[in-house]
Amino acid sequence: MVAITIGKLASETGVHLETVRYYERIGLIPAPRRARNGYRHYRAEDVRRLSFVRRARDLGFDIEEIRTLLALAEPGLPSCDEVRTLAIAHLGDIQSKISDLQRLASLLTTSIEQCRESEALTCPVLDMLGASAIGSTPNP
Amino acid sequence: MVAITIGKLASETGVHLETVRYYERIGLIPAPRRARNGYRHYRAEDVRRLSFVRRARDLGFDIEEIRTLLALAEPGLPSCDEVRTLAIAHLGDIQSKISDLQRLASLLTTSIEQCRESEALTCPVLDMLGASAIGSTPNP
DNA sequence: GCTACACCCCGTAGTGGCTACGGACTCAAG
DNA sequence: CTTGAGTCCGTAGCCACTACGGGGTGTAGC
Repeated sequence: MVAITIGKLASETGVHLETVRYYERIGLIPAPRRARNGYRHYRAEDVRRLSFVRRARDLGFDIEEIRTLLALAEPGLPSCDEVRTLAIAHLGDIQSKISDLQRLASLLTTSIEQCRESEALTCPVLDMLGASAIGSTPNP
Repeated sequence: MVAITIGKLASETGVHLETVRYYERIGLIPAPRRARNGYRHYRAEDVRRLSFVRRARDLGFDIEEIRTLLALAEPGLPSCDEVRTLAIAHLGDIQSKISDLQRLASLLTTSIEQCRESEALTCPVLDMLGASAIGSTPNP
């Protein structure tokens, strides 16, 4: 059985070394065996689990959601429905974030374009933010 | 000159009361005058400034960016170019966030649809996350 | 054996942008 | 005079890390 150290695990999974210890501390990944010198020793299974965590984080799942996913991923569970439900909820979050950001982007785009076109006294971007009066009546 | 208390300011701008005090602490908004009883007293100018901050936060500008925007919004400055530059950079951030999220959404959508279609042994969502082997070799 | 250097150990503190808590006051209405 | 709402302040908590400091360990070259 080949065992690797935390640094190797970190570089293989792309998870920051200190983040690995953090995940262990919060119980997201199990505490591994230790060598005689106290070093953590990980195995292939740990690499797989941490890669799973990392991909889920990349997809924007938060730690608690990942805890649930990991539990549902235990073998022999009829979990697909639950996983699907979680994924759909998460997808909803993502989609509303997307439309929020799209509204922001178009607002900003409009203001920036007005900037290019107009030689007005006030800046259209600041105008959108309601800045026209900022500083006009300084605090006494 | 009409003066309002912090609670009124908070409800008028939609900024949480404790957040107003936080903004004062970090110097994003100026410390207002105090009444004899120690209560903060705000004026129309403060409402405008805080509304500006709030709109900028809603647009996703971070505190340091807002500090810059506020400085650029001081009257009499030839600031439009700088504001535009900042806004364009911020727009770039937003757009890359949008495309990140869109990639995630389509990944998730694909997996979820496979879930609906297939009666496979493994869950497509978990498969995408590489979970097929999770728990298969439990730690000793 | 000695030195240099990378790697690992641990606990703790800092990040951003708030939000909550607790105990003390002030104020207006009934 | 009591009640309830509003305000004061400092501090601690939130999330998901990331960094720091001071030590121990492993390995390679000389």
